[in-house]
Amino acid sequence: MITGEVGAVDVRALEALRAVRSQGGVTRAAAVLHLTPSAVSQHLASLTRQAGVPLTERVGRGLRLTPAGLALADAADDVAVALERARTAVLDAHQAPTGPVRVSAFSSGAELLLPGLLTRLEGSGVEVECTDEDVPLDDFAPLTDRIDVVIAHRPEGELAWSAPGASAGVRVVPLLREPLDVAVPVGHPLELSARADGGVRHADLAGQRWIAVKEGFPVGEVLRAVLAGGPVDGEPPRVVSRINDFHVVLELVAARHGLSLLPRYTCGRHPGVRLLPLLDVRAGRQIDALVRADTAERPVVRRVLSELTALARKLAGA
Amino acid sequence: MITGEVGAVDVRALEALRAVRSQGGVTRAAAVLHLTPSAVSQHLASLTRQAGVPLTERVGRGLRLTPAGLALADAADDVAVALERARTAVLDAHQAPTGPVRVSAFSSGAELLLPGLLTRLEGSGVEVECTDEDVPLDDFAPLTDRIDVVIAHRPEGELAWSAPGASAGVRVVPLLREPLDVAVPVGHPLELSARADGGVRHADLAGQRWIAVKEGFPVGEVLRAVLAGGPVDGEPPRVVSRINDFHVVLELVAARHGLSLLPRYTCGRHPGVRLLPLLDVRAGRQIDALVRADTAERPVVRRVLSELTALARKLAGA
DNA sequence: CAGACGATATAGTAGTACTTCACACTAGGG
DNA sequence: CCCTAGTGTGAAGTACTACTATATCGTCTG
Repeated sequence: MITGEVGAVDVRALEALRAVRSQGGVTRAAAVLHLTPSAVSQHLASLTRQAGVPLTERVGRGLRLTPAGLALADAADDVAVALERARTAVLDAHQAPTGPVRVSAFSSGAELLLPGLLTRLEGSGVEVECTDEDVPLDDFAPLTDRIDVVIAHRPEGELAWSAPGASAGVRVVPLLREPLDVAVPVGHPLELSARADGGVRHADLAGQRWIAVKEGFPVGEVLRAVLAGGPVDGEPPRVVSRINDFHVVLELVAARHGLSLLPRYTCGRHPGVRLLPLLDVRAGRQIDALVRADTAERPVVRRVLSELTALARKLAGA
Repeated sequence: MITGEVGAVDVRALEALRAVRSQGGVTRAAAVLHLTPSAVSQHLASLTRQAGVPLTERVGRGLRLTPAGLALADAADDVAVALERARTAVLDAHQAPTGPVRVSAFSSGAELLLPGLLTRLEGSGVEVECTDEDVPLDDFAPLTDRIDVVIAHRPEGELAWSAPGASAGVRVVPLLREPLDVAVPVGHPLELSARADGGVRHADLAGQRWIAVKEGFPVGEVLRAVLAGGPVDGEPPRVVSRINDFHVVLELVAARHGLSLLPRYTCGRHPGVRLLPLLDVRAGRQIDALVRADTAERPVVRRVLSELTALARKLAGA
C-alpha cells in the first residue's frame, strides 16, 4: 500500500476544491466559504496527499487546478448535487418551499425582472433577498458561490459562461433575448429616415459618435461587432464615452452627446430618445439565470427559477 | 424558521441510515460500521431532528424505517455513489486497479467460481479475500455491507433480492443459470427408464423419498414447486432429510437414502450418482453477484466483476 | 528594493463525534 | 409470573480533527 492516507474523502475538502476552481484562488475561495485561507489550503493538501497526484499548480503568486484537480472538482459537483437531493428528499418534502433566496441581477436586468419577481412571490413564504451585481462577463459565474440565482447577460450567440472551468457545475437557465436598438435623440436625422424604413441599416451609421459600456462588460462587444461589419464609409467609428449605467447613457443621448446601442425593453421609455431597430444586422443580448447545480436542487430555488422563466416568457411575448 | 437544526446533512449519518436499512436494526448496523449502537442511534436522532418527520418506527423490540426514512436512504445511496466516483476520479485513476477485495460465495458456488476467479486475477495486484457465506435467501443482500462482492443464488424466475428495502442500493450482476437435475443412485430404476427418454418427467417422481435443503435456503422452494406440480400419483412426496452441503447430499443419494434436486455443473462428477434432466418441468437456479451501488464504483471491484462475468460465460458455454 | 499580496506551514484551540455507562422497553422461557 | 437476553435510547466523558492565529516563503508591482 502506497496510499499514505486512507479513509473517506471529506466532503468539505471537495467543497473547498470546488470553491478554489470557481473563485480562482485560495483566498477568494476561503472568503465565500467563510473560512481562512489556511483551512482551504489544508483541505487541498489533504486531497492531494490522498490522490498522489498534484491537484493544483502554482501560476505566478496564484494557483490553478491541474486537469486532475478539475476532474475531481467535477466529481465533487455530483457529490454536492446528491447531497442536496438527499436533503430535499425528506427535509423539505413535507412543507411548501419557503425560506430565504439570494438573487442578484445586473442593473438593467434588475429593473426589468426583479419587481415582477417580487410581486409573484409576495406572501408565498419565499423571502427573496435582492442585490444588484454588475460585473464583467467572466465574473458572473463565480458569483453563484455567494448568490443563489445570478441574473446575467451576454452577447447573444456566444457560448459564454464557458470560462476555463470557473463555470463548471453552473447551470444556465435562459430567460429571454432582448434586441439591441440604436438609440438616437428625438429629431435626429436617422429618426426621420427610419420613419419610412422602419429602422436603420448598417450603412446609415457612418460617422456617428458612440457611447459604449466599459471594457469587458457584456454588451460592449456587440457594438464593436456591429460597427466592425466593415469600416462605415471608410471612416472608423468613434467611441466618445464609456458608461455602464443605461440611465446615464439615455440622458447623454437625449442631450445629443452621441448615439448608443441599448436594450429595447429596458430603455424604450425615455421621452427624449428613440430606439431604432437595426434592419440588416442581428444585435441582441441574452439574459440568463445562473445557478450552481447543487443550489438548483433546493426547492425554494426551483420555485424562484420557475417564476423567473414564466415572467420572462410574459415579457418576451408583450 | 421551525427547522431546529440547520447545517449540512452529515454524510456519516446518511451512511448510518443506509446501514440500518440494509441490516434491519441499529445494533447490526453499528456492527458493520464498526461503531457502537449508541453512535448510530444518535445519527438517526440527528437526521430525524433535521427532517422534522420520524424516519424510524419501533416494531417489537426492533426498528424499521418509515417511508420517509426509506426515501432518504435512497438519496443517501446516490450520495455514496457520487462520493465513490469522486474518489475514483483521481485517487485511483493513475494506477491500475489493485488492492484488497472481499468476495464471498455460497459453498457450491465457491467451488464453481472461486478457483477460476483466483487464477484469472493471479499476479494482477488484485488481492481477492475469499469467504464462504451460505445464508438464507433474504440474508444475502445485507452481506454486501461487509463484503464487496457477494455471489448468491436464487430460484430462477423469482425477482428475489427485492426484500422490503434491504436490497435497495444493491446491484445485481447476473452470472449464470444452472439447471437443477434429479439426482439418483446408479442402477436406480429411474436411471434405466431415463436412458431411453433422455431424462425424467414429473409423473416419474411418484412415491420417492427426498433430501432437501434447510427451510428458507435458496433452492428449497424449487423442489417444493416441482413436486407440487400436482400430488404425484395421489401420494404426497416425502422429505426425509434436510441437508445444506451438497457433498453430503451426494453421499446420501449414492447410499440410496433418497433422491434430491441438485445443480448440474456443481454436482455432476460423483461416481455413484446420476443426474437426470427434468423434461417437462423447468427447474434451475440463477447465480448472481450482489454488489452495493457505491462499492461497484471502485475500479478494483469492477475488475473483479468483469472477470466473474467472463468466467461465468465460459462455464455456461462449456 | 521595498512593499503588497498570494499560498503554505506550524502550533494552539474549540467543537464534535465517538465511547462508555446506565436506563427503558419488549420478547421469550423456566 | 419474574427473570434474562435482547433491543434502542439518553447523558456524561474523552479523544480527535477541523478550524484559527500567527509566522514564513515566494512572486509580482511601484
